[in-house]
Amino acid sequence: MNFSKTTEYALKILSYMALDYNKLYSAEEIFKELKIPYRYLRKQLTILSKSDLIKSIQGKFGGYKLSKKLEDISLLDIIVASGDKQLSNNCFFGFNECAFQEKCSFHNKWEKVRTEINMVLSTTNLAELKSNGPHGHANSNLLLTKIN
Amino acid sequence: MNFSKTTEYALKILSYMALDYNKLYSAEEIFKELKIPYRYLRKQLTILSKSDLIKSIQGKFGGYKLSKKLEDISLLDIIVASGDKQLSNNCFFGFNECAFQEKCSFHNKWEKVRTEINMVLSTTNLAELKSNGPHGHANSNLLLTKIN
DNA sequence: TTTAAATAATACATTACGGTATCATTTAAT
DNA sequence: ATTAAATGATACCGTAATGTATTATTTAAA
Repeated sequence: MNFSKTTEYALKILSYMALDYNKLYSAEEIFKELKIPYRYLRKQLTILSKSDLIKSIQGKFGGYKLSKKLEDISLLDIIVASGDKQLSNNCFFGFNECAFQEKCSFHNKWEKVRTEINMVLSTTNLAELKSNGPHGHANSNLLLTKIN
Repeated sequence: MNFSKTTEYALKILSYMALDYNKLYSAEEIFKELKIPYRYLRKQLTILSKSDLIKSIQGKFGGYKLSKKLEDISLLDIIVASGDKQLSNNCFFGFNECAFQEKCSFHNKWEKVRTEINMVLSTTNLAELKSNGPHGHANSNLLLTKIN
């Protein structure tokens, strides 16, 4: 019951890039901030820049920047872009196919939970993530503080 | 966002065994029902029978049976017995450590979802799973029908 | 006591994921 | 043109999860 490392990384990367919408972030900077293994990060950034969430700019002084407004990037978007495909199943526990011929009684109950998860993920966007300070206090300061 | 294969199998196995509390199920029968790869199933059954959820009886006409009442086996019990450890994390997305120094604003929001998942899993037991028919109609007939 | 039918233990094989290494390409500044 | 600093492509490696194979052990029945 968890996201994959790769999805985790994607969420962290995009959350970090949300700090400054217009900024061009280099892999180097993101690495220093988030401590994601550098080469893996590079690979992930390349993959992510093939989605419509971020774009890469090559060459000297290149980097990555968000390609949509913060309000238009939901957490679900990020999860999908990262390659986690496990949110759209329809069996009770998220199984690819229900273990049983007839949908079991728990199916509906669990489906409700899954629906709620999807709801939270699809309605929470980077703007919201950024606009509220730590512990839910609105507009305090940036939630994503430097680690380094 | 999913359970591991192993956890999935455990849930299926126990759900199936809930059909008849007293019955001794052979690995062969479970295999025919659930189509879990036979040798992997065998291994898993051995592991599960070291938990307090099911017990094995060796020798000819041996097999596996539940060792607790249906009401006393929650889905969370099964998940834990199967080895999935990913339910007790405390960061916003279930990360082992929060990506950021200060807990982010989403932390609380997501924590609520996680709490609910845990709630559903820990309060739903095999008896409940069995007592309600397909699609939520109580006491229709068994939800777990033969595939074979 | 031998046999048959079941589980137990253990080792091995395969696959997917996370991570690393190398070289190629792009682009701005000189 | 050359160089420097960035990303892109690709191949490889390590480990854990999944799956398979083999042999040992247990137990009831004949």
